[in-house]
Amino acid sequence: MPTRIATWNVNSLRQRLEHLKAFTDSHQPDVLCLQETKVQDSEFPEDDIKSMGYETVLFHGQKSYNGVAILCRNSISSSNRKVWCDKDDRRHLMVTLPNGIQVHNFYVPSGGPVPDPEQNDKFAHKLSFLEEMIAWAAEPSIRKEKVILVGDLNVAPLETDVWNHKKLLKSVGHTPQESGLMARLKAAGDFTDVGRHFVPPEQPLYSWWGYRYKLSFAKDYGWRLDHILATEALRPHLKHFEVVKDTRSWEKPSDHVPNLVDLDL
DNA sequence: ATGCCGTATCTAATACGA
Repeated sequence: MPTRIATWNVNSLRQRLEHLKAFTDSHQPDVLCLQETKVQDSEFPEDDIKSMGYETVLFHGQKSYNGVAILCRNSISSSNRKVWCDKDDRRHLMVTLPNGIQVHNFYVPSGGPVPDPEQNDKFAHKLSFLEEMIAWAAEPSIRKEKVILVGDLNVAPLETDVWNHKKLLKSVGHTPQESGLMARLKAAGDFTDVGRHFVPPEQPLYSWWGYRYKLSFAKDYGWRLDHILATEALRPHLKHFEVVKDTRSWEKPSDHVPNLVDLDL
């Protein structure tokens, strides 16, 4: 039996419980990493999630913004979290599975509207966050181990990761500066970009369609902001990858859709 | 025209997303 690991920015967990139930029933991930849970830990709907078949439910959230969770079908060996950019803003959580795989769940800052760190503190924060991830990924305890990094990284690095490359080059999430940081992250951890391992870069691949323009999904004006990266030790074990695009057509959807990978371990 | 929405919060107007 392969191990199935999925990631989904749900844009409010409590608003998306029905969708979560439908997705877990249909796709049966063994490990599901969530971002933008937007719920403080004391309000986390732990019983609802356990009734979906998840024995181990870890969460690290706050009121209104950010927040991450990891749902595991079975037991785990350990879990941890790390503070990034000296901010206690609930953007990371990790578990070590009994088979030794580390699963790291990230919600990278979106970066605000203007791609200039001098004018926009949120963009400066995003750049610092990605720099910290690069330094972390280069540590032997990550690079040399069996590590899966997933989450909403808020960068669409390749030309075919956005619906209009030329038009969006100066938009936060697709600037050359951010794409360069993603390339450095990949190199630092010796990571395989799992999405692009299975879907060649010639082919458009998206995981997010904005709410603001009502026809964004109908017209396929998408971005690939959600990612799965796997270290070299796991590369031979990658068996299947999927973007579960149909969740975006459900009633009152998240603006992001799930990505999942199967590993034969 | 991703300027047009969705979610959360001190339930009213604002912050935030990317």
